[in-house]
Amino acid sequence: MAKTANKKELILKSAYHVFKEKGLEDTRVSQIVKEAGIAQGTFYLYYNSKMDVLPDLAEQIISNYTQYLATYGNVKAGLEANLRLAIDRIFEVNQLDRTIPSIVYAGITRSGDIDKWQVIYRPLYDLVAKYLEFAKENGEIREDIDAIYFSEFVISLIESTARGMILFQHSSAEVEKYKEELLSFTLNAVSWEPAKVL
Amino acid sequence: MAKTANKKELILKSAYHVFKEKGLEDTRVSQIVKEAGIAQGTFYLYYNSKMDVLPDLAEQIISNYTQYLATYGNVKAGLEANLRLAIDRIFEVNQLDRTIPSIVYAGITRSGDIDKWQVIYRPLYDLVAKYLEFAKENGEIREDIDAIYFSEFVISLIESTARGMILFQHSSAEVEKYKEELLSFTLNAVSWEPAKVL
Amino acid sequence: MAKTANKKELILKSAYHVFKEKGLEDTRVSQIVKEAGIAQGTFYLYYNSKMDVLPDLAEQIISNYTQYLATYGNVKAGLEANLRLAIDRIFEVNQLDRTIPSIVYAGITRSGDIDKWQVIYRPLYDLVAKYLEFAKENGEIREDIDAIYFSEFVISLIESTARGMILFQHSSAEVEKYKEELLSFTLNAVSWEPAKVL
Amino acid sequence: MAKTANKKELILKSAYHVFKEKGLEDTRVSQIVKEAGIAQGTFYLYYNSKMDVLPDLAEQIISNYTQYLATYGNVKAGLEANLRLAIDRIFEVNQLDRTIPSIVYAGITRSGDIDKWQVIYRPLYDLVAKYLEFAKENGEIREDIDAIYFSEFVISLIESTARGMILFQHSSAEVEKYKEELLSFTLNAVSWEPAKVL
DNA sequence: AATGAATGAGGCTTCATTCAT
DNA sequence: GATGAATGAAGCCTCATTCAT
Repeated sequence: MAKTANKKELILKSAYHVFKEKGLEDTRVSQIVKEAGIAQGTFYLYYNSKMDVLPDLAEQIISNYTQYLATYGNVKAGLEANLRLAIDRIFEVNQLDRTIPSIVYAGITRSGDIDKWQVIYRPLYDLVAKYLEFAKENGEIREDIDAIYFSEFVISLIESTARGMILFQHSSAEVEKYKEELLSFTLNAVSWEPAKVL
Repeated sequence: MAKTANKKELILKSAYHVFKEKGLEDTRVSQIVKEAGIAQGTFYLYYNSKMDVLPDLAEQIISNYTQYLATYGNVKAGLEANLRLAIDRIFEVNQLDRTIPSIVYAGITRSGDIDKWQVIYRPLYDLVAKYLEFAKENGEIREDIDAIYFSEFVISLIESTARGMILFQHSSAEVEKYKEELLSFTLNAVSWEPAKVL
Repeated sequence: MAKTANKKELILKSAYHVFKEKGLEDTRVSQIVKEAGIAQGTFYLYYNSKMDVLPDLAEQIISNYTQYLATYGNVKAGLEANLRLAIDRIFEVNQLDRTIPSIVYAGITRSGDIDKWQVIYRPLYDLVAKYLEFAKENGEIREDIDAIYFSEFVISLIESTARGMILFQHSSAEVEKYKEELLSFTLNAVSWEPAKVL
Repeated sequence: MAKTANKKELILKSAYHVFKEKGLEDTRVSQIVKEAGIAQGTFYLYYNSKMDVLPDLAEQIISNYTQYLATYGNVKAGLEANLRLAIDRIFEVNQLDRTIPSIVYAGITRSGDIDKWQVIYRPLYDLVAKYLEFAKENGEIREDIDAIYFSEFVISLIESTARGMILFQHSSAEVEKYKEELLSFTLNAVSWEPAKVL
């Protein structure tokens, strides 16, 4: 049992590394097993194809966001602070590994079990929703917003914008500008009155 | 020349159909040429690979949005009306063909020429920016927003939310609810004060 | 010992079932052990390969013929009666399981020990030879036939004809007709004068 | 077209050679194409697997029997002479290539199109039936035999006996003895009175 | 004796790509 | 430009077999 978990762990770690190195298409199962130090056949005990690994990888990435925010965020610090944290983290992770958008995107698309994705994103959505709810109670933002929907919008927007930074190869300065504007856009979407960012 | 254009057109039409049918990964050049009624070799006179077709396909999809809005939208009708139009259209197209997000996404990702994508999305961004600018002048929305950035955010958000509708298989009623909340979120991001939607 | 015999019995039963289900080529050791409810490695304690099971299976099939004839046949009932019994039985068994010819054929072909097959078929040949000898003594058939050879011919002919019934998918009525003609052919091969069948 | 036929011909010739050399199981597609001097992929333009070649090979073998008998046989020479010819030929061919029974057997078994086999064997059956009919008219054999059925029995019996010679590894002398007894058995099955063979 | 996770050789098969017509 | 039979590199994936427990 312990050994089994170990093998799967090895595959995931290696697969992530190779995907990052080679990209989704140019990754070979043979490379994954080589780096994992296991036999070719062993791979197929756990996954049916290289693409089959993506959902598990995406799960790690998304839950990592949640864990990060749960660790370094603080609901009492106010919405803006926590949004900054989320934006910084998601942008940072995406900058460090350009294949992350593809992994997450393809991972979601391929997962046969739709509910699985709800489960994966749920904690992250819920965390952001909690920020929103607290801010509502606190009078920081409007009371009439629906935290359930808005939390999804916020995450989606951060992720797609971060992805765009890579696709369109923006410079560091531009990236910072985007982050500010993104924060501004998001805060204003929920504020009582025009939010002053910066 | 006329014949050449015809062949390329046949390839695009067929490729789109096969991608829709089989998905990106399981589409074969042999299937594309078979449906197009042309020879295997002919394909390579126009494209280097099946993935090479994606940028052209994505261009059609995105510019179709622009054309639609240019045709049925009206800057003077106000931001809300035009946003509704954009949301409805993008949601509708995505509902009709579930592979559209993948085509656009993969198209962007694989395009060697990043600038090309700027070119493709530029008209759409500019159109939305124009709506924003007009609304600013009109006093409908705040004057301090940056239309350049916000137009990207708006399009990104609509596209990613529309994609989520498919991935997470929401019901028709849920989809409508999402559209309303999305409109609310977006309008509030730019409004002087809490926007009353619905 | 009892347990060992039990395992081997499980393998044989399961192998027969899977062969019947999947055919010789598409049968996997993994399927056999799965149905037998034993471990993968256990299989190799008794057989070296899936094909190695065939001789044992074929032995069961052929000796089953012998046992059946020994049980329900009666040398004193005359050659014709016993031939009818043999034909009916072999046809019946082949109709019930279409893979029997292949199991027996492949079993013979692959068996490293040729003599083993002589041993397997010997009792059946001898039984038929006994019928022939008795019929000779009885004056039912010619005295100059060689029971050793003719018994082989009779069995071969019944088996190959029964197999043909499956391969060429004859109807029930046709099968009955073949059985009559086969009996006629065989009886005439040994009779003093034209045998009247039916 | 001519080239296509040529490739298929090359595959058949090479496949036959490799099957003869290595046996059915140990034959590799890679060996077939190597000997045929064609590319690996070319094989799959004509057949889906090595086993897929068997029906075509079996067809050649069976029709070769027919052609041989049509060429060297003579209906007027009497049944016995022609039966000797058939027995000699079939035994000879089987002795020269021990995989022939397997090729024919597996070929029949695998052919999806049952009618195809009727077509393949039909000319051979018809030829033997013609011998029988002529012998009937000639008074050489009984009038009441059904040539349609008996011709099948005769061919089946010769083939299965010839196959047994290989399987049970009989000596040359034994083979000759079998041939005589087989002729005797067959002739008696159709004669007016006990046939004197030898 | 029994287990079953792990192995890894190597044949299978695809399918983008070519090029003579 | 158009064709499509032929190519063959190379990655997939199976599955018999092992062996530490």
